[in-house]
Amino acid sequence: METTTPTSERQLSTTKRSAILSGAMQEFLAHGYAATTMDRVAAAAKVSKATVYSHFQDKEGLFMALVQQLQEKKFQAVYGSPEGQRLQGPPRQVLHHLASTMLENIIEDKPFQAFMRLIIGESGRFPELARAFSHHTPRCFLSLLKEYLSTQSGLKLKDPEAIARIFIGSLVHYVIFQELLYAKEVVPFERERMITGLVDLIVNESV
Amino acid sequence: METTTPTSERQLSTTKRSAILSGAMQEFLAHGYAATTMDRVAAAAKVSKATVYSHFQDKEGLFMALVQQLQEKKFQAVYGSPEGQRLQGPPRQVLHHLASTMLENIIEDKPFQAFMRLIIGESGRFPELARAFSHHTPRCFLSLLKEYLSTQSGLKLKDPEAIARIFIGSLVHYVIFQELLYAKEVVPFERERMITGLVDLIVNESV
DNA sequence: GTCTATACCAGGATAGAC
DNA sequence: GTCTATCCTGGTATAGAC
Repeated sequence: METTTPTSERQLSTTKRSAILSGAMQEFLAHGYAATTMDRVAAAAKVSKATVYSHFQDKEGLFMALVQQLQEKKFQAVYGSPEGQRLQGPPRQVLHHLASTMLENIIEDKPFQAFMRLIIGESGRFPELARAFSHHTPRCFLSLLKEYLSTQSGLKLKDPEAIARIFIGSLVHYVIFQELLYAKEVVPFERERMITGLVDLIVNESV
Repeated sequence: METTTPTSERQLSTTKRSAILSGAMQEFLAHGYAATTMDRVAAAAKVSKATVYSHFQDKEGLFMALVQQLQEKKFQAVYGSPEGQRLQGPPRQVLHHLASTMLENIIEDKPFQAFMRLIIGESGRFPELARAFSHHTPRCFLSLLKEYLSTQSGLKLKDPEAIARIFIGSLVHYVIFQELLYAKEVVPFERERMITGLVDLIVNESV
């Protein structure tokens, strides 16, 4: 029975589906969940509203599908990157480079910032999405760094995982405040100074 | 001309106004900006909708007034607290106590967490509110800590302000992830371990 | 599966009596 | 200043033709 379905139909269908998801991304990232209308999603996807509802159960289902897709994309983007393998080298360089890359990556990526706004803003109403986010997204960075720090016995770190969390946390907080909350316009703090301070604190050679 | 206004009228007016703000707080913190309806605000304040509109120009105006009020309240709550004065004593105790107090304060205060969700979530659509938040809220903690660290020459800190930002940032990030994004349910990390790791990192006596 | 057209409801904001 | 009643717009979701 399924053999009667021509390939063209299936392709058309998945094409529309991804068009809808693309339009949904645009709208949800720009206006948030509640302020996004299915009309505008349909318009952005150049599809009729009914088509949207034939692919997704309702607004909530579309939203969840979109967020899941964004998470997967970001996840594999990070995993596939040159950073995704393993860290090696002297601590000062490795940490400095990691911090620079992380900040650069996130600060340059405005859609991802909008995504962070969305996830945090809707975390009260969509706890499952928040849980999925906090489960996947920072995980790889964290374990990568934790593993590296554990091998650097020269640093004499009592609790490498705690240090890894402080490292990532400081940087993510820096992005949230300086970028998402516009602190860079009102209480500026140079990026390089933050990175250097952080690296110096961990690689404490007392030089 | 204003002398003809009896005190009772004025009092009634300000009473209603604060009732409206209280209802608005309940609704906006629970549902976010877009999903909050003026009907429910009026109902929560036990006032008619028209009364709400007689005190505030529109939904946006009410929202801004509410956020301003919340900021002022939190600001003076922190300033009036016993911590608000000055830090003194040995670094290990002072830092540990400060971190404990900060975390306890925020983690216990669910409305404030909802407020953080709201500010971050709406920062794209209400940049002025985000700017005001990042200008006021973490300011006192930051300068307090920065000043303290500057006096502790025994710690040999190259850049006390950077360290202060790392300190606050790690803790705020801890709250955002563990609490707001429910990481505590999926990737738990004990509060005390975080604090100890942070203090040990800064007070590096190599013991 | 996809479109057009529409049912149905709710939200923001206001008019007018008191 | 405050209420009741209402206007109008725009939202989600679906019915029915193709």
